[in-house]
Amino acid sequence: MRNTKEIEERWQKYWDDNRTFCAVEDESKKKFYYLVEFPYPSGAGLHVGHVRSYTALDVMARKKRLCGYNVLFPMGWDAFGSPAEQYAIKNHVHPKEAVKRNIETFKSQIKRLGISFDWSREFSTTDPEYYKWTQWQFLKFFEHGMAYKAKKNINWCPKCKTGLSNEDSSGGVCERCGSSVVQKEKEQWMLRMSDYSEQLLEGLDDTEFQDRIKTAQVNWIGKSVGAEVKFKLKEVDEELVVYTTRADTLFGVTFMVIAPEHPYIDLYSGLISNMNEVIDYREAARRKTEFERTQLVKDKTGVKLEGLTAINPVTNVELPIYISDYVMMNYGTGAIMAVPAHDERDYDFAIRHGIEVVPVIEQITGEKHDNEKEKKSIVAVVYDKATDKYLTLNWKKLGGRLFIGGTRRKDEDIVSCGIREIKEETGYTDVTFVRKLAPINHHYYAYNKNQAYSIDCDLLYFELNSNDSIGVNLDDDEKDKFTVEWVSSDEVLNSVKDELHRMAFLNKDSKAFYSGEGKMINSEFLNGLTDKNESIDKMINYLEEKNLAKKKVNYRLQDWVFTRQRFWGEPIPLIYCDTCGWVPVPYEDLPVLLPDVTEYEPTDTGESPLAKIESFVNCKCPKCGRDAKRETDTMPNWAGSSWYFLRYMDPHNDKEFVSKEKLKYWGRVDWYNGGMEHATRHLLYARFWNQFLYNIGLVVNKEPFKVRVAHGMILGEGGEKMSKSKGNVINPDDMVDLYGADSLRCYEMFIGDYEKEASWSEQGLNGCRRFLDKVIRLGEKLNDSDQYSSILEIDINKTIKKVEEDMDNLKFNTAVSSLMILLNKFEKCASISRKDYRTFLILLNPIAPHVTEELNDVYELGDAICNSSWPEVNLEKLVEEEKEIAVQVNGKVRATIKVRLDDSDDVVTKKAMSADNVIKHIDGKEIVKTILIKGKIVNIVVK
RNA sequence: GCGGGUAUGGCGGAAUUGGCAGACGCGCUAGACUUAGGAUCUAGUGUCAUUGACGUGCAGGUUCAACUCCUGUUACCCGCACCA
Repeated sequence: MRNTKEIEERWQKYWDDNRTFCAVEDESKKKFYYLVEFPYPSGAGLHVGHVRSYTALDVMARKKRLCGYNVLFPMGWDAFGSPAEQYAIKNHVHPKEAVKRNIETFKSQIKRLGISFDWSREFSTTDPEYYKWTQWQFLKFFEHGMAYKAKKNINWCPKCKTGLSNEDSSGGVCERCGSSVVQKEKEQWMLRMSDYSEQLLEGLDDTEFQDRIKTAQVNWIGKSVGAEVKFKLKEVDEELVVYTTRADTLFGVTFMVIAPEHPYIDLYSGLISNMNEVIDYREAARRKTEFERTQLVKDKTGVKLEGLTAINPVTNVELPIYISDYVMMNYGTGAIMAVPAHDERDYDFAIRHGIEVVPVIEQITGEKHDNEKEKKSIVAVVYDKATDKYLTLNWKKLGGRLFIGGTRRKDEDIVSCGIREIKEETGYTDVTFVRKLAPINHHYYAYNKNQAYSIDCDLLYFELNSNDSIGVNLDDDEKDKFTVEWVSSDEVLNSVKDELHRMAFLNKDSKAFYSGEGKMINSEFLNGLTDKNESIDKMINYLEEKNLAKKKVNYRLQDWVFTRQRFWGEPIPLIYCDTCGWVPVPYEDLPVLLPDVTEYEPTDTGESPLAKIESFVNCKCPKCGRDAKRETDTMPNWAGSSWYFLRYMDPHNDKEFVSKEKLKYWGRVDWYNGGMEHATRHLLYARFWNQFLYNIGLVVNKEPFKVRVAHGMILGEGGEKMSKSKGNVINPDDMVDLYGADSLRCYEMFIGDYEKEASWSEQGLNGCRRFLDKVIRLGEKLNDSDQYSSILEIDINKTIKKVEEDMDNLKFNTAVSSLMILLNKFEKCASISRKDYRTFLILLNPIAPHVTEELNDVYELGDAICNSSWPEVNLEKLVEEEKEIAVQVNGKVRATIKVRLDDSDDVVTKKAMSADNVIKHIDGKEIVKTILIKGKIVNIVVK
């Protein structure tokens, strides 16, 4: 027997020499396209996480081939991007050199694992033959009006003088140098991805993505259904249009907020008397870093526009207008109607700026009854700072401990009502009103009065100033029913049981806004409604009739910022001519190549380093022939990866990006695996790109991917993320050297649920090596038979079925486990047949391809496994004649019995009743019933 | 805050979808074979106590039967984050 290394090299060479995994279009065979995200070939080399996902897809691909499919399983490189650029600037080489080296490393590492990629289709996104077509497709976007230029803020590091992606500037700090990131405005090419929002949403129905991935996409697209409502301005004949999903709260609007960038500010600057203040605020907001805008969200700053007032369309009440950076110009209309009683952000802003809070929805509590009497009432909590106690009434058996409560008189003010009730019931006169909580619609039944009530109740909070008291002043018959008691907070929690009163206490420190559903109040024609959607519809219909609103759908999804100010990306194939404007580079002149220079320092202006390379920039206008300049920005990393799956179908085509015939044969990707971190951006970009190509007739499927699954991360031994700084990074090469590629593959499949993260354990890896060693030793006990051993036949058939199902359903861990179980059974036999062994080796082959081919070859069991087929399950051999089932008494297992397949229910019951331990537990008791689930369990219920 | 996920022995993880919880592997214990063992083989291994009881984050519920279904709750992880 050769050693592991020799075995691996031998079979890797065999597969290469025989082009075993090269996919050839073949109409007679059913195709299957497996795709795993191609890596960014970083200098760090392959990670054990790559091994996990590549092996998983390899297992499925190898198995599918054994099942007779024509499998396309390609690999390539996503090699544009800043690490290569940084490296190149530092070492004064062209990034393509660094990329070339890294690819070589990655490729040799992957090849050592024996992954069955079709290397004949390999390419890199940085190959001019590839990015020529990326540029070609960009021009299609441009031609169809899908690309446009717009001013956009970018994350800018003033020290590195470079634009940063959001990932490289997380926390508001430059990933590389640690200085604060600022926003810099820059003209950028944009792709109209938001036009595709609805199509991208609907297209998901035509996919079988994992639910968590679908959900991520749905949330990212962020569809919201609402309405645009017009608010007239008082000072000019103009309207302020806002977007809202809560038209039902329109009666609760107490102010308006517009984004600092809102055009009305400049448009009506003549009317705004505090324009200086407004401009200062706007500038401050602009200077805020991404970090400040997203992290310091609590602080609702803003400035009132003096001299500009809006009118509430349903109440005609005048509303102040503020500017604040909590309203974004790029969503909705850049203006909102603020309803502080029902929105936390509006509430925070209102409190900070002393604006009125008008509740229009009451939370509903208690239990509804028929024939309810309606009342307005209050509950007042009085707190004494001096003693740290709360004022309560102890109603004893009549209602337990409560706070002060009472009915509000007609036209009586809420706070006055509270003060009056406190005085009447407890005698205290010197109290200060502190705050009002969100009102409640409470339902209850008063047994003493035999009456059901629905009360609109305001919850009030007072503080006691002094013990001034006029004494309790009540009728004699009320007087003795309760006693006035001051109690501690703990005592309140212990003894105040009434839902409403308890709520008044528990919520006393929380914000007085309510964003849930409830009963409409203060809203004229909506009053009394309790269904949110009904209220919204009624309001929108009312406004639509008066032409004051229209239904509107909004999406969170934004257009795609398609330019980067970098050297190492696909040049954007456009030329600017003073006469003709933006002119596309003619198709026959593609690709626009990156210049072969090794020096390109970043610019001070935020332009791409390409801007300093004159030979690149200066050119002639393709239209008029005059002097012109090239666009110097390059495409983002996401560009090349947005269509690479199409190129694999026809990677060497120099006439088209992919031919129609190849597209028709390979169709779409049947199974796409990638990280959860790409479940939104990459996956959405690629779907958008493909949908666009479909809409202009260049591809045949609207949705590019059928199934999408995501693997879990591999963590370090301690359960933390692997990282250089923690020093817990495992190099796959070392593991292959120490344990062999098959052991590593087997271990990574066995490590746990494929979709969940898992911690690395070298002992676990060693366990898989032991398993493979046992498989090898099994060869020593072969007999001459070419049939399954009769005592193993059922187990073998069960295992075929199990492994088959598991491999198709990403359950690699249990597939390995069931093979281990079968091996344990083999080991208990004195000898095993050649067929037993060969079947086992084929089942194990997708996971451990080298050693299984070798054993199959050494013992001359048959054709090379890669040229063989998957064993068939003999369904008849799956059914066991005799089975052990459990017998329970009152749900507790007391015995197991052996039952035969043809035993009748009576026979089984009898067997169950006669088991020793069962007799012990049912003896002398009455048998209530017996539950018998065929082939599974018997449960005897006794009393 | 919103969305998604997870919780099972000393550890990684199983459980045919409501039917014997802890498969399989690691680790550990004892023994065998060995000059030797970080090799291999055999036996054992959820917890507690003597027949038995308890046990799937926590508290309830449904059921003959719950890791699995329902209600509530806690902790942790991930994604998005002022989206009106």
